[in-house]
Amino acid sequence: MSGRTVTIAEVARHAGVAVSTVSYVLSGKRTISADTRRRVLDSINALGYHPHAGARALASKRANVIALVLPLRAGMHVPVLMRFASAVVTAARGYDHDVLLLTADEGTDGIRRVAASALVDAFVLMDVELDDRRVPLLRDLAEPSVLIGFPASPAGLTCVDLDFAAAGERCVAHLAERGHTQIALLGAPAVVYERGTGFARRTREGFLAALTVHHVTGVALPCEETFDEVYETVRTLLTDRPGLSGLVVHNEAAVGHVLSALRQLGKRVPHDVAVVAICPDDVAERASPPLTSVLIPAEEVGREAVRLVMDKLAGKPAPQATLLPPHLALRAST
Amino acid sequence: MSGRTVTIAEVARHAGVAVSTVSYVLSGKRTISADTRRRVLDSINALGYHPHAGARALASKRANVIALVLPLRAGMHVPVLMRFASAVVTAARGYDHDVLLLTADEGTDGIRRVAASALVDAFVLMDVELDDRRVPLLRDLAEPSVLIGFPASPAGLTCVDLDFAAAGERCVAHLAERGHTQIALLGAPAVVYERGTGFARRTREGFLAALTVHHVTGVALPCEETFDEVYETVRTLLTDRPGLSGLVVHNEAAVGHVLSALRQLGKRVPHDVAVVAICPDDVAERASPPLTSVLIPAEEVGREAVRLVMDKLAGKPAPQATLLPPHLALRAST
DNA sequence: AGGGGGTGTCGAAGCGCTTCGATGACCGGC
DNA sequence: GCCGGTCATCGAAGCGCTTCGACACCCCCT
Repeated sequence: MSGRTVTIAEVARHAGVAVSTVSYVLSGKRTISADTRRRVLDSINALGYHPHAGARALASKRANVIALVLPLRAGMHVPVLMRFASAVVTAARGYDHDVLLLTADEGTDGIRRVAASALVDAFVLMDVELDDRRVPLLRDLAEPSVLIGFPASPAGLTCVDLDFAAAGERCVAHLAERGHTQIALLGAPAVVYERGTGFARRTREGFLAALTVHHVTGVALPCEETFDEVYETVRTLLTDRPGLSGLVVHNEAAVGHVLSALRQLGKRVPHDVAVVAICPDDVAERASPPLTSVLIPAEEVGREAVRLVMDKLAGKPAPQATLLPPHLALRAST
Repeated sequence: MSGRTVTIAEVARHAGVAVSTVSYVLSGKRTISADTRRRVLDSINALGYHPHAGARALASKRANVIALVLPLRAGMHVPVLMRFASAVVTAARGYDHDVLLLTADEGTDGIRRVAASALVDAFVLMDVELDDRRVPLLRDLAEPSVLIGFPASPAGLTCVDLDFAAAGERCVAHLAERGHTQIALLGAPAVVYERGTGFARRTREGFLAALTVHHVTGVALPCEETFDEVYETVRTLLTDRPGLSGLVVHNEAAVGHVLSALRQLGKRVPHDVAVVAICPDDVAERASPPLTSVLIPAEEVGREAVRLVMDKLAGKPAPQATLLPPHLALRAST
């Protein structure tokens, strides 16, 4: 265990073949007789051989590593990030790749650095802003990349995300079906809209566009994340619009506060006010009552991003936009 | 930009020196005249040279990459994880290292694999359990490692963590100072204690041990994470112990529910019940009222873990245990 | 004038792997 | 029985870097 590192030459000697033969057994790039392959694989197991990643990268010009660039900026919802990251790592392992973690605060330099030093073969970036400084760089980098989220001009890029516009629309449709005619969207904090974060805006647009289609009236408001502010927003909303009976909440951190506020204002869910959330499943399930929700399919998005980046590495063309359809999970709140 | 990769040989030619001279300029392992150094650095900038990571790893037997092994198991403290991860990446960059992300579900195999393939030089593991299967492996791996959290037998390892026992003690002391004589600890879900997760138990032990020291009575209860269960726990607690006026909450996901429950039971914070939380700062600040809390110093722990692992890589001895002292932040809830 | 000890630089030998061209061995067809 | 064609394997040339020993050169001491 943990003795000095075993090299391909030792495997070759042990199996009585040439070094190149071992290499071809491993890569499958040339035909090898069943008998030789067997012997080589046995030797590999017997010696506990693992190819040296650096040597392999040097000779093959492939590091078998992809970079995952995380935002790590306040305001982005953290548990979701974690699930993305986890999904990306798991998916990458399925393609025999590892994941190098970069934080966005190294900015374009970090990306340039790891690309130039051949540390990674490709990039997956999360939480791209509408006007992101890294986008031009990615566009003319030799290494392929996939973005989770959409910048303002996605031409020449590959982007994946939940279809937030459809999610907003889906929530409206659901409330309309249930007979609600006055509804509201409580979204991200104002600062998030100002920053131009795509998903917040797109949900709002989907929500607003759906109102006329489904013949309901409604407003979209930003929503801060402290209880007092949420309470005030909800109270004002209910006072100003006595007929309001449906709420869409697209703010994970505020979901709990919204429910507390309603409880405190004497409104029963779903009897007086129906609530549908756009948030991860566990948050919706843990709420009381459990919330009907459009889940953010973190695992699915991560997996899809890796699939796309691997396609690009293999030289296959990749679509510019991949929007994953929303799924509405019915629970007790509507 | 993004043209073919520049090699050290091109830099050497451009600067009119030998390849080895460029290498020594970069590593500083031999003295180079100020004049030559200047010319070489100029050439490096002019050509935009970045050393090839694989080649460097192959020749120097150092990948300049450390592995970060994240739990990514449901039920864990997710936002804190993210901050750890971020801190580890940032700290590692300060030592000119990058971070490879591994998930715990690859288990010992993943660790063995990246170690044997020389992809990484060292390991930082998070959320180690009391009886962790990876501990024996780490113990006789040639690559150094640092654990965040403590296993049952940390002999021969290097561990860092917040001093949770002291944190529990600190909360009791604070409530005692404020004149409370009957208090309770609401901790992690029961399953976390059963799994033997160290930090949950250590907090409880610190809490219980401090009770007699500070002449207060108290109980420690596990605490689930749905609103209804939290509500029920809090209600029962207040009914059974009418004199109870102080609460310590060591469960990030339940903090919001506890406050909602108190509000609903007509208890004012801090007037009727004082609450102190052990949780990340942002959670405590966002609560309403903002909570007096012992923060979980994710950044500090991450930074310390990297410092220790770098020391070990440099051959310096590292202490077996590093416990970071808790800091209590006073806010409106006590 | 000659020797000794620093400095600063160079050349070459690997590090462990992939890949390309070459080489045998073996087959069937005439 | 010889030829062309597969099939399986080998040997050697790199990939881009670090590191070690060698070697000028200069300066100071005798």
